[in-house]
Amino acid sequence: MDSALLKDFNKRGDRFFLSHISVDCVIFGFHQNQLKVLLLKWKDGPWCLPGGFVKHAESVDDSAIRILQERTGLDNIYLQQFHTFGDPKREKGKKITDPRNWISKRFISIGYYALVEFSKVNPQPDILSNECRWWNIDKVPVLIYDHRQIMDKALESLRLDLNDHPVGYNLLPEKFTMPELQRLYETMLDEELDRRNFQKRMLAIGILERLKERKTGGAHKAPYLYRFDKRKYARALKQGLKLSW
Amino acid sequence: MDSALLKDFNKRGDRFFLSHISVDCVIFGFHQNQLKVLLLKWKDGPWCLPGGFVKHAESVDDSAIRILQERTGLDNIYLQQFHTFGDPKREKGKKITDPRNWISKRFISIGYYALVEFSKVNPQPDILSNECRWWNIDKVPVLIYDHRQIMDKALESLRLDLNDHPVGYNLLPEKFTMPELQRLYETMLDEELDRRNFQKRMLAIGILERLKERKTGGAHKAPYLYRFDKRKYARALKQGLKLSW
DNA sequence: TTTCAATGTGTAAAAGGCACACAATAGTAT
DNA sequence: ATACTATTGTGTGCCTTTTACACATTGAAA
Repeated sequence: MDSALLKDFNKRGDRFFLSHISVDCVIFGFHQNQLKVLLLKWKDGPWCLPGGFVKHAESVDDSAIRILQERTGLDNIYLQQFHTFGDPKREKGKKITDPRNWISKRFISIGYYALVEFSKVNPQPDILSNECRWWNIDKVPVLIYDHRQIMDKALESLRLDLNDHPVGYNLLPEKFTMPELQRLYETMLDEELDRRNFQKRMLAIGILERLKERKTGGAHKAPYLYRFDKRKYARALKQGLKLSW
Repeated sequence: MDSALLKDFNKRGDRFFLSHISVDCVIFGFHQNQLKVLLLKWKDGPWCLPGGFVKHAESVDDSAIRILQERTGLDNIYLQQFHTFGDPKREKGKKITDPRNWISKRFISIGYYALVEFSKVNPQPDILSNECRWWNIDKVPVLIYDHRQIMDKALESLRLDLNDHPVGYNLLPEKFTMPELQRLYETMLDEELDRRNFQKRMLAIGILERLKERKTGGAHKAPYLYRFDKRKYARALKQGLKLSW
């Protein structure tokens, strides 16, 4: 990227974006029985969450949608605002060349988490980064500023949301097996669940449809494939769920 | 208040406060078996939520604490950030004298709700208001901008928080009766509860202490007084509660 | 003193959560 | 081919929690 352009952005970003406000996204995916987050690596070093700023006439929600689109190529994503981080010391270690610059000012960050289907994502670095990739949730590297706390809070919020939202719908491919769904919940909750009780509970919600196909290729008995019944799913969400994990 | 000072504040508030960012507080109280919110009336008209701005070196949480202190006279309040409102059209109808003024710019509002003990509050209007008083939750007047949505969202969040937090502690006086506690929950949940099952459930949590006194003056059988056992309360919170209303 | 309306306490049925057992089966090793 | 192994599919009973409901008690008012 053009260095002069970047300098101008740092100095006069307020021509396009609101001052003091940023948006950070914690993007969750699920692959090979592992919960993942999408991270960026800045050209000069540390890893961080995908983030961005709010355009003058844009809603904050739309900013998050735009940021997500730019990093993953995906539209129509499950997105939840979960917390706003407003500590004046949150950007500890921030490199400031000129305090008058737009980018050098204090930023308050509005946190969103997203649930995406792993295989559909095409990770794209932004102009400040040279790398964008998935990390296992239990092996994330050291993150810049307070991004680690933001991620932890996102995970905590996700766990709470599990009580009212059958979240798997957004993280799994169209067809999936019951053991896969179970691993997902086990990873999100960080807790082992009983196979048989889990199945009963999920089916009792009444939003899963069992297909006649089975998943082949595994070393053992072939499990059935399931998919979410969109209509029943929408109806269930409307009525509100009580799952309480 | 001095009119010149106000004009300066409107124009150059950025000398003290961050641009584009405000904090709004939904302050809940409970009195005479009714859930209440504290509202302000602007000198030129509409009712609104108590709010304010974030000082340059101040955390957003501290801003909320300060605003609360100024309106209620109370320190050490139960306070929860619940959502950030970032629609560019949220301040619909905003009166703008000069678009270059600090106050005329778009504001994103960070919402907090507070639970306070009604009788301890001494409502104080701010410089823009001439009235500050409690309103019944089911009789709030028309509010400015999106403040009605902010209030509704606060109530929704409060209801969700009821699942992990024995919230009555913050809204009731030191000593209270079981029927009072029940009315509080019924109002917050907007749902009737069985008197006997409610009592069993509350006592089962193990954070209430029954006193030997009874509340007199009522027209019928005198109910026992209870109070929260601070130690057990703190311990219970630490371990996490699962109440699921 | 009687009446009324609200409080204090208990009990049984229903539902939901939890622990666990056994049969079926796709691939693997022999 | 055959036996083996790890995993899936399904069911059963116990225990805890939730829910529904009944009856005795009591302070004030009539």
